[in-house]
Amino acid sequence: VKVTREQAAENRQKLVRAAGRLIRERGIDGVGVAEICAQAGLTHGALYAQFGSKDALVAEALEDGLRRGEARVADNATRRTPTLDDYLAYYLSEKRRDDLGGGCPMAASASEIARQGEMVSARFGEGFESMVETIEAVLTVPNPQTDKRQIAIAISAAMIGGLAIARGVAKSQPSFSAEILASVADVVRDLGKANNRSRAGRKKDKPARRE
Amino acid sequence: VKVTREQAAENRQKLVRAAGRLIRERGIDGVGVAEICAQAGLTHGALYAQFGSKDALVAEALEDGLRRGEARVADNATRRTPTLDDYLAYYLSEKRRDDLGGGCPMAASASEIARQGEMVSARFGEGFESMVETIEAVLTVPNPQTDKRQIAIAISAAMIGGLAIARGVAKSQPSFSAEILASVADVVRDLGKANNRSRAGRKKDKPARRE
DNA sequence: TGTACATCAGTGAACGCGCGTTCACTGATGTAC
DNA sequence: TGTACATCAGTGAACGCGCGTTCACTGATGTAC
Repeated sequence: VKVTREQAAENRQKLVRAAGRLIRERGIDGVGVAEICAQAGLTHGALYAQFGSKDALVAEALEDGLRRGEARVADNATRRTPTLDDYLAYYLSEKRRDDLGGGCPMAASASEIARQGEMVSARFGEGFESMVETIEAVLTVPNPQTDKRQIAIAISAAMIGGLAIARGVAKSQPSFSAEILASVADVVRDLGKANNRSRAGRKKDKPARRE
Repeated sequence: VKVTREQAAENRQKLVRAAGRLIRERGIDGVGVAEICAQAGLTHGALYAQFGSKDALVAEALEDGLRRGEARVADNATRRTPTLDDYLAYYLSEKRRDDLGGGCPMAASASEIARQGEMVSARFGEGFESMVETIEAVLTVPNPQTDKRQIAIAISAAMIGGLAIARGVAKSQPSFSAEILASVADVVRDLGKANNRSRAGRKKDKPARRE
């Protein structure tokens, strides 16, 4: 049953979106081609006509998720230039932590990428590089000699790691999970504004810990 | 074929060790009970006699991996008190990054934990709490008012996230991977020593970037 | 514009395979006497 | 210390099921004339 070129392109996109969402929710190994295709309203044969293999679909779904994430960040701040605080409030919120299917593909799959092929690894690397550049651009460290790129890499790692860990403990220790989100955001915020004043003495926003 | 109590305990440990290694290498969903049991030199029936389910074995393997990781850290510094630098050099090294099976269970499985049951989530939470306390104990921030726990959480998140990400890009962009390890270590080292001197102006140890 | 037909996106049955788990059974261990 | 036997760790066949992928086929699309 041949379909129009537009319909074919639409079907391809449906597959990519369904794959992205399901992979973020259940992991690359945790979701099968049958379910992805069913959610896209197609049979599995369509997947092989479009992508040739599950691996290729995974790589494209990862790329699409990253691209959409960037677009979402850009949209959220059309009126003014977004700040590091904006990113932190958005990325490290409890709402976002609990929305596995809608979130950042890197936080959702970080530890699974090392076991995938080079195609997936490459898309992941491009996504991380893009995040680092975005973070680097909003750092307000005063001295131009400061290595903003290094700081942006560490901040990105802390954000991705923090979100993944907060998700991991959410089921058993919800308030510890909230403490992790708040602590990472707080320390990163400070790191992004690193200046001549001492960090010492700061004690704002400490989340309560009651487990 | 009943075996001695010691033999049974030894077999149990073999299963836990094999499960831990294989899970770190290939992911929780990426390894089956048949392979775990084969590596332990047993049949899959033995697994169910000992643990009742794969999930219970996964939780115990996670716990064992974390306990062994802590013991290893303690052993590495019998002569003197380990410093944050010791941990960073150990945790964020390329050698360690490339040893998937032997490394930290949290970095190996961070993003998979959110999809597991409460038993696994709880073990993961305890492991992270333990890491945070270990890091907090070696922070040398001078002012006692500084919230060391918050910093320790952010540092732990950056270490785990950084290692997972460095592993993810290693296959496609090896020098970017090395840059990530070095950058996280560098920024975290500085953060652990946060004092009244400005961060600005620092520019040591920047790894070359050639992709 | 109308007709003929090659293209190819998508269908659905089938492939071999490994998954996690169950279960009747085995037979050495370790206890009770 | 010697004997009888209940225990139970481990075996191996079997369970239903879903996995990723292949492949002969369909039939509307879109092109060539």
